[in-house]
Amino acid sequence: MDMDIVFKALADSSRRQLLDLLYQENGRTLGELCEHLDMSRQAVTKHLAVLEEANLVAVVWRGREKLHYLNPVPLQDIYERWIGKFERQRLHALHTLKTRLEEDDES
Amino acid sequence: MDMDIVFKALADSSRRQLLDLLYQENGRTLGELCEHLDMSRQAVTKHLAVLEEANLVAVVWRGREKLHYLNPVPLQDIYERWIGKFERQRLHALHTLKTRLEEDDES
DNA sequence: TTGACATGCAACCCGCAGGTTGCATATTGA
DNA sequence: TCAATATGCAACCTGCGGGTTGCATGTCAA
Repeated sequence: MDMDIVFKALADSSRRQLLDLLYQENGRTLGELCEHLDMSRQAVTKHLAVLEEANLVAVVWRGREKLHYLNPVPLQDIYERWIGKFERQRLHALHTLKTRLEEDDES
Repeated sequence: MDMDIVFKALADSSRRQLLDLLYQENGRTLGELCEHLDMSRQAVTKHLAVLEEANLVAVVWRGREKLHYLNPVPLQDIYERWIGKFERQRLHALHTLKTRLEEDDES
């Protein structure tokens, strides 16, 4: 799985805002999403294309309308394969620190 | 807290590789880190500056050597304030789905 | 003291991301 | 059938990210 496109997709605050909008209300249309961003419709389209590429957003056509749905699975992947690793390291460090302190306490 | 610089810092694969290197062995010097990347020392310096800016890496000088230490706290922040939110949504969706299926099962 | 070593600083180059504008296409509803 | 609506496509502009090179600075060791 290519984490890079997901990280790149998340790097832009407008795209994170789009994900947030879909989090608040899923299945929004392009026009609806545009109302919340201060840029042209085409710019929003490009951002959504990046999110689709990263598999963070899925699209369903209803007539002439394009409905956008949030897919949080890649976020889960990033956590499991990336953030979680460092997190476990941190917890281990905290545990080590705690143990050290207790040892110091005893001496 | 400014999540944006952290996301931006994570968006580059070379920088993620640097974090990985520090994860494997903390407190590495600039020269040591350079040995693992296929680019000039100055390029690595710039990447490390971005990571410092995002507070993902802390630096300690020892004589003429610059030691780099990993700080996973911003990663934890990103998870808690960002990924976790969507994750809870997903779990909730799964739970709803499960309940629906069980209801269908009963009918 | 001096040369080698580790790093910093600054200028520069270039591709591409993020934005725009203009026009085309397809669906809807009166 | 036709005008309004929702979106796509393509060309273009511009700033900046990621890289380079050249030289300066500070520290160590003989």
